[in-house]
Amino acid sequence: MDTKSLIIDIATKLFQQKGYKGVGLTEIIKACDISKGSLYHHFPNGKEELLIACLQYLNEEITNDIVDIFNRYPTTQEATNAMISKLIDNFEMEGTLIGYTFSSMVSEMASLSDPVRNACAKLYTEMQTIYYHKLVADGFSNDEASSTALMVTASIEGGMLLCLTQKRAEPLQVISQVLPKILETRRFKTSE
Amino acid sequence: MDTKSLIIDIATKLFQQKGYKGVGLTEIIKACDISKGSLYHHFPNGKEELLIACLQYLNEEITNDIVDIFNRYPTTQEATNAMISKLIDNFEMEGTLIGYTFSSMVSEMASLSDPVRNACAKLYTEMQTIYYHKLVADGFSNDEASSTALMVTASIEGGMLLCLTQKRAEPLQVISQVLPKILETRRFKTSE
DNA sequence: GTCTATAGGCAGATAGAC
DNA sequence: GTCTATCTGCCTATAGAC
Repeated sequence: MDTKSLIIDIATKLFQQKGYKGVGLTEIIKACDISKGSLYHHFPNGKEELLIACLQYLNEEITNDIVDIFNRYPTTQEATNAMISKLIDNFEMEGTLIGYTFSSMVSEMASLSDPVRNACAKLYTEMQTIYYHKLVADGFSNDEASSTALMVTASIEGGMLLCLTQKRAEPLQVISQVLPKILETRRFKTSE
Repeated sequence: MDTKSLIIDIATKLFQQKGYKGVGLTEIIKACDISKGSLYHHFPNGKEELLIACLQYLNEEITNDIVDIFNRYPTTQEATNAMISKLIDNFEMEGTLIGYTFSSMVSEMASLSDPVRNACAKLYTEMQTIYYHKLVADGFSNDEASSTALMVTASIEGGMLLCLTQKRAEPLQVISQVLPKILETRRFKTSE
């Protein structure tokens, strides 16, 4: 792996765990085992440029991952269940929620930097778009699919915050159980 | 208002807007028009002690406010609607979501400080308890009330993050429209 | 492309006068 | 209880050798 990719990979995890301001460049270069000069060679505009690169990288990682899961399950309900299960497994193994969250970057930087805010907005939008298409395929109207996709995104993001405060995966498990109430297709199923 | 209350009041707003690491002590004392020595007289253990005091203050403010709203409306559905409306009004007037959110403190500090994490956890728990009791009064079973209260908390918290990234109040409006799907009393329960 | 060395500023925190 | 002055250390960022 080339140095630039290595920096992005490690910095992304650190930013997710500790937030943007919570991670210093010194910590990043130590974790990468490189020098400060090397970092600034790849990101001449400094830390914020690195953060945006991380958010773009995260965007691809997350959307690829979700698309992959959504292709493997017939309905949105089953797909979101599988997705949350994966999040929980990750949380219980790693101890941190480095999966699909970037809430620390949002809440810290949204009011301070428009480029960062826009990168975060784009990521949320792409996640919702995936949910949206699956919901339309499930038989939802466009309006209902759109609002439901937003609700899924918000509740999972909020659920991650609850998991972080409690150091337990239970909140996400509960959300996984409640989500079917809004994901149930509003038409009669042909089987059963 | 005494100096200590003034510091807590102003620091709380700043922490909510910019996050814990995003606000310096210098910024706080300038906004309060006091000196650093005065701040350290009231909070001898420094910034983290101040943050926890802010979270406790926020706890009282938020729970009082929510209890007040919940007493004025007959059902959970109407009460949450009114609560979200108030959040949105605040957001559109002030430009920032300093209402019931402290997500920046959670996501920044949860992995770094247990006292802070616990203060945040307590706040979330108290909010959910208010929802829980109202839902039980609505006729929900204890289990359903508990999981629904968690879902309401998570979706509103996540909705605020979406509002912050988009600089628009629409996400919270949509959530307000979708929430009835899980808040409808199941008194005309359909067999599954 | 990677390194070392360092600049310049601001962070949180402290000491002691009044 | 509030002030000014100051300390130490970390922060981002830069310069220039190899």
